[in-house]
Amino acid sequence: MTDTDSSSLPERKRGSGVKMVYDLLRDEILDLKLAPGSPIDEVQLAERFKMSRTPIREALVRLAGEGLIETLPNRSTMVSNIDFLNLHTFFDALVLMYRVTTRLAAQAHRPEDLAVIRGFHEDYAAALEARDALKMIATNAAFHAAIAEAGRNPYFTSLFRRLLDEGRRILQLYYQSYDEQFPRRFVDEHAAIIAAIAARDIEEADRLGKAHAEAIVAQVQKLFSRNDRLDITL
Amino acid sequence: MTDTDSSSLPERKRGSGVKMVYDLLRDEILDLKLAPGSPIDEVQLAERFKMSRTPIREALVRLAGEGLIETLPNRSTMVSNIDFLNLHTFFDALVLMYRVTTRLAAQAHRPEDLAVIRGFHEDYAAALEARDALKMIATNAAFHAAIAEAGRNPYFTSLFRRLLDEGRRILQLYYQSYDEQFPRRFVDEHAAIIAAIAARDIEEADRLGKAHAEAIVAQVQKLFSRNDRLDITL
DNA sequence: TGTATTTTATTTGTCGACAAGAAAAATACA
DNA sequence: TGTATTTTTCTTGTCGACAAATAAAATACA
Repeated sequence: MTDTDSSSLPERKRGSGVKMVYDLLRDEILDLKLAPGSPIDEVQLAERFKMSRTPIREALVRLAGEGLIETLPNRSTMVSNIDFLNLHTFFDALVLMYRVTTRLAAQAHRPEDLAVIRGFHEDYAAALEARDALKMIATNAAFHAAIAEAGRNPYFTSLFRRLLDEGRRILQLYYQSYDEQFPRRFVDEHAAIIAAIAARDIEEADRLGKAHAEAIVAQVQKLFSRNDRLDITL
Repeated sequence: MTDTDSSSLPERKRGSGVKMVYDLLRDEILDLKLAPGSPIDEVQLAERFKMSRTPIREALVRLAGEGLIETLPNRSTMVSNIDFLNLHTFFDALVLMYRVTTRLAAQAHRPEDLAVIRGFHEDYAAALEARDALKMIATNAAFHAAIAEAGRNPYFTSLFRRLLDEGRRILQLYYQSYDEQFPRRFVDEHAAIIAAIAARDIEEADRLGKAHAEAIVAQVQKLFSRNDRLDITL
């Protein structure tokens, strides 16, 4: 029985319950606090948040819409599994969105966007200094999401956000293996990307975004392919 | 009071209500039977489908998740407006997804995919012969969605589906202006795309997909830019 | 002991009702 | 007549309860 209620305040604003449950569950899923495949119980959540099942259910429907949980009709609902077999489709989409969003940001950004981007850049650097993997992963996603926002294409932004979310779960596995070995390199690459965007150098931004994405993908792929081999030989 | 219930059968399977409402509302929105901006009343829908508000609400939450309706907290919910001011972002995303999905289809398709694609291709040609604009638009979307499915990248497929949906509404406006002038050209282009995919000619598929997308975009943009001018001069 | 069938238990999907919030209407006041 | 305030109406958000569907447990039977 988890005791995570918000300081015994039974008063809650009318529409806020759904968002609260949604946000919290989403973070718990992306931080792997809720393991892929683990069941989600509506009544348990209802008790935990001290509300009826109706708003809980609405939050779950939303999460299902984004693919973060899966619902078997009339049966259980559980945290979505990571589809390791088709990781390449994920990487394909991720690299393309890295490129497109960085490119558009160089083209369409406004001065105030740069401030936001630089803010997350510093948060990321701070998280790296503090060796806080969880925070690194989250701020990295926020950094690239901010770049996408500056590109001002909501279709790309929403797909990219979804990919970055999924990436948070995968990166977590990655850092759990290479524990405490945080590459300083990504900070420098982020800085270079910011510079290209600020200079409105579209081609350079594209190139850097692509290189950055492929570097990350290559590292993660190296890990998983090694794991695959281990799995087979065992 | 609309009388669209399904032949006075009060018996309905347990989980089917939500999907029925979702599918029907979705089609009505995309076919512009429900105009952008028009209000959506939960109780009215509940009466119409003879069910409680709970499953109606779930369907609405899903539609809102896909951006087809918008919900103002504690107030009304309405069909999403078409954002004419930012149509270029839509076109950018559409063209890129046309390219990527056609390219991937040429690369990853299996024989059985081609049968499905050819099926929709014929449906489209038949709809053009019958001068059935609504059916043309729907089968065109289905045709390209089938190509995306053959590419087997769920991230691209889902974004492309969303774009094709939105495109159904825009194309409808397009054909309402150029009424009954259906270009035969698109059928031929579709045939060429199928041939390139079947031949696994990735670069050619990419090229054709791009050209096809840009042709459509150019035509639609011509219409809207003309309308813009009219709006200003009036 | 192993399999088929019934019973129980658990969880989801649906319902009707009620209360909160906001808009519209009605009233008061200058 | 025009503006501010109250009242009413209408829609949404939430609740507790019940029924259907499935899984698990228990029983029957060979």
